[in-house]
Amino acid sequence: MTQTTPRTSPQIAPSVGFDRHDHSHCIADAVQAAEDLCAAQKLNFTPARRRVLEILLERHRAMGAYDILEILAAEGLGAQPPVAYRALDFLTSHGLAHRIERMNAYTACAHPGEDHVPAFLICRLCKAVAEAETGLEGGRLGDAARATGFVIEKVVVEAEGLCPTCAEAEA
Amino acid sequence: MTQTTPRTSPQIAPSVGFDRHDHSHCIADAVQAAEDLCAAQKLNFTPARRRVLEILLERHRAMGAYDILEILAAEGLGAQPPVAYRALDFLTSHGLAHRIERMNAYTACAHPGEDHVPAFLICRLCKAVAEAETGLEGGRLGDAARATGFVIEKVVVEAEGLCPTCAEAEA
DNA sequence: TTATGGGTTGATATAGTATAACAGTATCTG
DNA sequence: CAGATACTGTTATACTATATCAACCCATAA
Repeated sequence: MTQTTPRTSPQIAPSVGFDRHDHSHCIADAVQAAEDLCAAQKLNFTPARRRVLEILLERHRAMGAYDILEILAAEGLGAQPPVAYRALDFLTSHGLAHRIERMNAYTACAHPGEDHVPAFLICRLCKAVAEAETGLEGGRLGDAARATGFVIEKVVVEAEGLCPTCAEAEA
Repeated sequence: MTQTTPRTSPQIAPSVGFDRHDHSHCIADAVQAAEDLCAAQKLNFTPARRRVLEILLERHRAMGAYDILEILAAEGLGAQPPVAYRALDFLTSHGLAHRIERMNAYTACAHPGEDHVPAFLICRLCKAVAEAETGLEGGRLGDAARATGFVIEKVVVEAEGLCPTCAEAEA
């Protein structure tokens, strides 16, 4: 069985930030930043981990673990699910990538090393994803938690809607 | 094969609101509210849909689709995944239940018919879930979206942490 | 040097979550 | 009655994720 199913993208997603920019060296920058971060924290930035981060940066969109795995397999870096999941676990647990819960997908972090509360804007048509900031949800969520005695450790914020391009096309 | 796997709950989850209350008639109230809402909108509140809502209300916790299915099957209401997923689709799309993305789980809505932006407080130990309010994320997320031209249609907010009970036990 | 241990990788198997597709049934309505 | 619509029953399959165990690498200490 040759697996020809189209696993992703009804339409092709544009860039993550909804803006065009010179993408060529922002990959290199991000990889360098990851490298520095790993060196500083004595983390093992192995080829598989590095390559997965590169893939996320290159595609610059949210990708499923199996999309990534397909690429890794084509490059001879491993063909079994754990290969992808292990690398993604590493990247997400060290703040180099994020998991988008709504999509079961992963994306490179736009602000590695900054210890932030990311919020994602997800286009329901083209699946493009932008990473924004929420400022720690200090507001009503924090109040609600405090009122009940709940201790917040991590917050996920994901908004679904239409990116500028698709919103225009829709109109 | 008799399927004895324990699919859920390392520990048993207490109530959703992290507070004790007379739960006996809040189920009846909620079902009645759902009934009214469906009548008003000419929706078909079928036995399966009603029963799934009741199950969510009775257990008063986030449940996986297969947990629900197990109960439906035991009651002779259907044993195939679509049975549960169809009912859950109906309930979630009409605001009677919510999906908790982080957990691949579902929970009855605490404020049906109010068109709100729910925020969930999820205990990572006992898996209890409380539904709070965010007030539409008017803040930084809205700003970010407006700045980029993104049109928000739906927002998911999920916080993971420790509920009062588990936080205390932890200390 | 060898032993030990921690962390990583390779590989197989399986678990858990969700949907496609199609046939059947009920109900409404023209 | 015919046709449309919506729901249910059922089979099959797709997609997402993890458990497990063996092998390997390499740093460090006996």
